[in-house]
Amino acid sequence: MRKRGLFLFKMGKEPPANNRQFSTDNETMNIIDIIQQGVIKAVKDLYGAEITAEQITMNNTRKEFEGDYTIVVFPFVKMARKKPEQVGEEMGQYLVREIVQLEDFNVIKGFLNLQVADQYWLEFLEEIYPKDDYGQLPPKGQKVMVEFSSPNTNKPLHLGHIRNILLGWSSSQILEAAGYEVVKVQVVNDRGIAICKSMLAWKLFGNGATPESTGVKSDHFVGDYYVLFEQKFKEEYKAWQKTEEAKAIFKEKSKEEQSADAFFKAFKNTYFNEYSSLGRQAKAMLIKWEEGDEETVTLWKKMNSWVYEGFDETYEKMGVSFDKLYYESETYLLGKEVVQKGMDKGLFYQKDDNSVWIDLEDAKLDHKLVLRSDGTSVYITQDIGTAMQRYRDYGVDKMVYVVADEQNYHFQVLFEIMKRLEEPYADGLYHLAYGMVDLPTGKMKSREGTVVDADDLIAEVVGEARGNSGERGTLSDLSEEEQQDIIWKIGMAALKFFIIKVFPKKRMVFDPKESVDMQGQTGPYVQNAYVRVRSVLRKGEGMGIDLEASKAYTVLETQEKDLLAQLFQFPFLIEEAAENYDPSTIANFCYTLAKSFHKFYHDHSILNADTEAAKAFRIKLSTAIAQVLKKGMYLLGIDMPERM
RNA sequence: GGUUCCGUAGCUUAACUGGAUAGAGCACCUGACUACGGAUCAGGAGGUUCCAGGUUCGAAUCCUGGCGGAAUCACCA
Repeated sequence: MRKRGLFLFKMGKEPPANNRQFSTDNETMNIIDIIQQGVIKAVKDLYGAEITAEQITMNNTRKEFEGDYTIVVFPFVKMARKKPEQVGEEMGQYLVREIVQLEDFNVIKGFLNLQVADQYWLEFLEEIYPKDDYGQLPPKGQKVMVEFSSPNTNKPLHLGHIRNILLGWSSSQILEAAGYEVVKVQVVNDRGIAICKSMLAWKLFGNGATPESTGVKSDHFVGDYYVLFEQKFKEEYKAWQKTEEAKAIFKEKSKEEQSADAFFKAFKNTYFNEYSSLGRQAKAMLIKWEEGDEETVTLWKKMNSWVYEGFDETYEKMGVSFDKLYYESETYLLGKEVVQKGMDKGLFYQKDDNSVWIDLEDAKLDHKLVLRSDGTSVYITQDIGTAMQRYRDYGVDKMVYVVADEQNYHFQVLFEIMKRLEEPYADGLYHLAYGMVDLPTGKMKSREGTVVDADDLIAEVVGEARGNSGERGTLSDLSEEEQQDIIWKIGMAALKFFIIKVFPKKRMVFDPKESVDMQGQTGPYVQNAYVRVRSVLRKGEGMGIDLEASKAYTVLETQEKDLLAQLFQFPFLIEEAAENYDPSTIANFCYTLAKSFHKFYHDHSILNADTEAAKAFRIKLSTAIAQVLKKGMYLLGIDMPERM
């Protein structure tokens, strides 16, 4: 974070000839650094105190005041032993005298508002407007792995997965823009009792049906059998409750005053494991699978391949992809060798029944089992093994796990163990936890049929976009195919933006009605700003405007300055979003920029500006805005249409 | 009960990490192009930032204690 020195102090009153006061290489001398360095020097020269950049509070000046950047002077009043207003006045004079890029200042209470010279902004625009990759940061030479989606293969993707996928994807994009090399992976939970339920139900009740024969999307097809299993199991359980055996058990095991309903609700798992015919069969299937029984494995492969086919389709619709898939069926035995390593180091200890544990009490994390008494690994052991496997595969510096916040404890434990094992990437582990998605009607529950299916939701928003577009009729001269493409982009923008704009950690309420909104703080609103620019530029091309004329434009409108200051912020925001793993920052930035542009567009004419210079300048400004909007939305996984 | 996260307008949310009069969108009311695209713009109304203390020039933000919600504390994954 420390900045190099070398900032431009005034030699004479005129700026240096051919002044390139900043460049885009690593040694960028940006206005924020310049001012900060200036403040440090001012405090030293004026008050003889040494301060660091961290002690300076510098904000964008609020709209209601004159200026671009504001220094809060309160921290310096003690050093100066003067009144805040006086300190502000002195520092303002000093800074404007010493820094060529500042042209004026004012002081209000303890706030020093600095005005950056228009010349600086004009040069900044000259620099960025031809570059369509503005915002891309130089390579950091570090590799980061992002794990997201991680579905089970017994049912289709739902709204919860959508939030996960969007967060994972946009974080990946942002990390890449921040200069990391990114590896996108998902863990596929393709084994276990759940998938056996689907398999069993298909075997018992499927009569050889296939997705092809029924025309059902293949992951939904498999999911339907999972639901069917639960249904049949429920029926079986209900019938059993009337048997003598059940009555005897109720008599023997129920607590005083406990109703039969309450008892049997609590007894469900035991029933599944010990009494149920379906339960027994499902468990037998799991054991057969683990033994590698050919028939079972073949069926497993077939059903999984159906699910993958369906997932791929959904992923493609969402515009996401992965570099590598880790299958749980291949990793669930991993991690056992680690246990030996941990025992040797004295990290793990063994109980009399042969189970292996780690004591994390000094990290307030209690004791944790890492190996069952039968010697098999548990969830956390797999994750330890998988992390090591990934390091062997890619040699990454950081790993990000995009997983719902219900697993916070799990990852705390995992990371603590990795640290104690002294894995080289242990400090680069991060759990990107996000809150569950609720519906206005309450929590989503698959068993109660209140989940929002991913494919249904996508179809709904795109349908909404289609209706909207039809009413406007702005696309009627395009081919059917082009129209569909644009409508798709609009619908997906609405959905994606609606979810990403919310801070990840916050539990969110998802109102399907609001998610299809296309007005106000939405994806389509941002797209519209972009489309407006494109439309203006198309029109402008035929007008023979000489872009060189912008050199004669020397006095900026307030709104123009404000827009440039926002563009200036973009790379810093990317860095910040990458550091915090927070894509919502970028979404809010895009919205604010689009809003400012809409207002500018409304208040000032671009192609009919008073002078040729203004026209040229505003075309360049608009071009730069469009590029940043496009790049910003690209980081969120949102495509921009050229028209809408 | 322990730990972690969250609490801001009726609803969905922001606030540059402690700064100025807490900023938007939706919904509600009113207005704006014979002009570069009205998926836009402007105005109105809507707030004890869950409560109480504390820290200081200054608190939605930090600390303490409550209240409310969520998650987790399995030889499940």
